[in-house]
Order: sequence, then C-alpha cells, then structure tokens
Amino acid sequence: MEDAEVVLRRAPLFEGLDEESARALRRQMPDVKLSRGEHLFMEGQEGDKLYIVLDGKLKLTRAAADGRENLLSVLGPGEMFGELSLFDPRPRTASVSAITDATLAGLAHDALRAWLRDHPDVSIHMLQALARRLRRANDVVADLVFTDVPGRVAKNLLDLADRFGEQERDGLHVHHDLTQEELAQLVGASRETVNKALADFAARGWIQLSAKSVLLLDTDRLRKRAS
Amino acid sequence: MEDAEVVLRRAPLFEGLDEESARALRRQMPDVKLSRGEHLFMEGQEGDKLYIVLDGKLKLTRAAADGRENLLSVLGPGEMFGELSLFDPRPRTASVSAITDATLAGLAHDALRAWLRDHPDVSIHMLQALARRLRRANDVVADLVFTDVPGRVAKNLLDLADRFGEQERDGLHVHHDLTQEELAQLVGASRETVNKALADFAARGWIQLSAKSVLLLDTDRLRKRAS
DNA sequence: TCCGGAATGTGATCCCGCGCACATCTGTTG
DNA sequence: CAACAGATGTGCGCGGGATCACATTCCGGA
Repeated sequence: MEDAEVVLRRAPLFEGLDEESARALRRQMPDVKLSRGEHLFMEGQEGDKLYIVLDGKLKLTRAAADGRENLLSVLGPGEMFGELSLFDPRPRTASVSAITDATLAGLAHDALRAWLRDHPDVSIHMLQALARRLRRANDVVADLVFTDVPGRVAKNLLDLADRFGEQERDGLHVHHDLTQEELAQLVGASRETVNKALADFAARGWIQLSAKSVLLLDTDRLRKRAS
Repeated sequence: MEDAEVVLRRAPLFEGLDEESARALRRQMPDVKLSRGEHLFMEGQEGDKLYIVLDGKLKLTRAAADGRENLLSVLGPGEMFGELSLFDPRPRTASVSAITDATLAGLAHDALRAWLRDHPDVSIHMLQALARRLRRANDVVADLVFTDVPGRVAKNLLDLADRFGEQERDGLHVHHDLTQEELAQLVGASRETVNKALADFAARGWIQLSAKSVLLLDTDRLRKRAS
C-alpha cells in the first residue's frame, strides 16, 4: 500500500493546502477499514460523512426495485465520495461496498463545514471536482444513448486502464478486480452480452482475459471500436 | 415575463445574499437576448461565462459524431448553466440554444472568481447546486439502464410538469415547448417510439396531446408506469 | 485434497425499439 | 390564401441485446 499521506494529497479536498493545514485536516479524518465484500453504507441511509480512499477499491452501486443493480463507478486510491448528501441534505442515493480489502479516511459533515468556512479556497477545488464528475456523468449518458454494448465495453476497459492500468512488456495490464457481472453492471448491459463482447475482442487479439484483470494488447483498435 | 430581479433570486448564485450584494452582483451581469432557434454557444468553444435564465426556455444538447443529438436538459427561468467550463477549464461539452425567445443574465469567469473570493458562503450554494445536478444525472443513467421507453416518457412528462406545469380546471397543463423530436432526444429514444408511447397514453386517457404542450389527466397512472 | 458454489463461456429464442416508408396535419411565409 | 416545409401519426420488418438454459472452469474453505 502506498503511503496514506501521499495518496491523500491527490484528493481535491487537500489540493493546494500547505503541510501544516493538511496535517490538521488529516487529524480530523480517522481511518476506516473494510474487508472485501463489506458494505460501508447503503442507499437510503442518512449520510453524515465524506470519504477518501487510501487503499483498495470500492464500488458505488444503485439498486432498482426489482433487485437489478447498476454500478455507478469504481473508486480507487485518492478518490473522494459520499459528499453529495453533505451539500444536498438527503439520504444517500447509492450504496458503497469494498471489492477488495480497503482503507478509507472519513470526514464528518460538521468538520467539513467548519473547514470550508475557514479555508474558502478549498471549496473552489471541491467545485472543480464536482464539475469534472458532472461532465463524466453526462458522458456516460451520451454513451448509453449513442453507443452499442461492445463499444461501451471497449470504452470502459480503456477508462479502467487509465485509472488502474500498468504498462508491462507484453501489454497494458488492468487489475480492475471486477467480476464480469460487475463489469456488466458498469457498462449497463447483461452479463452474457458483455462476456460475448470480451470473447470477441480476445479472438481478434485486442485483449487477453484473466481473472479480475485484462491485458490490453491493441488500445488503438479498442479506442476506434469505442467511438 | 416575470420580474427579472425576482427570478434571479431563485438562482443558487443569489441564494442567501442581502439586497445590497444582490444588486452589486446583478450589475455585473448584463442581459443577453436570444430569439427562438438561436444558438448561445456550441460544443467545443471556449467558455468564459455562466448564465442564469431570466425568461424563456433553452435546451442543452450534445451531438454525436454522426449528427444524432441528445438533449441533456431543458432550462427555464431561474436556472443556472455554463458554469462547468469555469470550474473545470475545458471547452464547452454541450451546446445551448433557445427553444423560445429568451432573456439571460451572463456573468464573466473572472467576475465570478472574484465574487466567490469575497463571498465565501456563495460557493456553498454553488456546491449544493452541483450536488443536486449530479444526483439528477445519476438518476438519468439509472433510468436509461432500467426503464423502458414508455416508462422514460412518463417520467419525463412528470418531470417537465414539476417544472413548467400549471394546474387548470381540466388537468395539469405542461407547456414544454418541445417538438416530439426534441422530447425523444430528451428521453433517449427515437421520435417514432416516443410518439407511439404518447399516443398510447392518450388512448388510455392519461394525457391529452396538443402542439408543444400536454395536458396531464391522470398523474397517478403515469407515475406508476414510470417506476 | 476434495467438494460445492460462484464465476465464466456459449448456444437458442424472443421481443423491444430502431429505421424506413408513408400518410396526414400543422403553421409559416411569400 | 396558397403552397410548402416541418411536425405528427402509424404500419412493417429487422436486429441488437435480454433472457433462459446449460456446460465448464475456477476457487475458497472444510
């Protein structure tokens, strides 16, 4: 695991802070540990904390009435989440659970409010973070409307690669830690259809499949298929 | 047209401001007038202004490479838009054009920055506004994944009703000012399929169609169909 | 080390919604 | 007010993708 303090510095909440302030803020954020599969919070609960991922991966999901699930995003080290219920005081609209063992830093609602009051420039960085996420959300909508399932699979693979990929001799290795079921929920399609798209990409030599990870061999072709 | 100053007060940017400050801010926001069909800005342009709608309706659209369009949202009086490129300094990711004659108030990038610096509590309201929009965007994603076209049509009608509907003797009248083509782009479906859904709702007596508006007769049934 | 349940791979079938082709039916403009 | 373009209504066929139904493989725990 990377050094927690280094990871924290990547989060919008800590952007532009001097050493001193960063340490002060960090003291208000106790660590939370989760084991693989464990839930941090569930849709519908009151939300009074914001979190930053220190280590591991989490998933942010929404459930439909009939039990089907939709995976809004995969969260890795340095990423912030859970702040929506703070600014817009309503119950959580998504659940969060760990897809690997994970460590988080949590900041209470009231502490954040006080912090923003005393450090006005921090809210600018928070605005930036929300603006980026809003753009992203609009991209996802556009993809769902315009792009077919294989295209969305390709796009999501490239996106995961950007965030979790490691260049190796034989290709770009992406440890996404997702089952195909989860990948399908992320793409917004059925598990079977996603599996067939992956099998097709593999047959073409664009990727190589293994458990909870993919090796990207031809990102150019994938990129072309995605657009 | 409602009084411009009254409408402005509904925008997040003006929330919680005293008379004095509101007037000062207003002086920095010159009016912009658009005629029906006119474009305010296009996808890909540099964005250096934020706007608040004073009167009329606008649409926020995204285009795919092949020319197909997606309608992200319909903007009415009191609504703010165009702020994303300010916080996340990249070209505009959507185009805006007037669906009726409209009047806007525009605030330049630099003026906003300065304003936020001098009035730190305003950024809290901006954060609230973005948080709400992010939730909304996630709702749209969930609908695209889980709900069929007639369901999405019903949901969008109810949503438009919330924002533009007027209760009358015979029902809830919604002047959305959209063509069925535009409604289809909002729903994320083809014009034909949306038309058939509307015709079906009308045949069941749930709604009554007229040009650029709908009369909702049975919102309960619609709500049930939407979920 | 063996077992059982989950995660994968892959066909067969069905159906929603798109695209195309028209026939109205507006309402806008010369 | 004529005439034309754009908006609306509706049928039909096709195809992408969901759903169902298995076979197979993988993996973690007793």
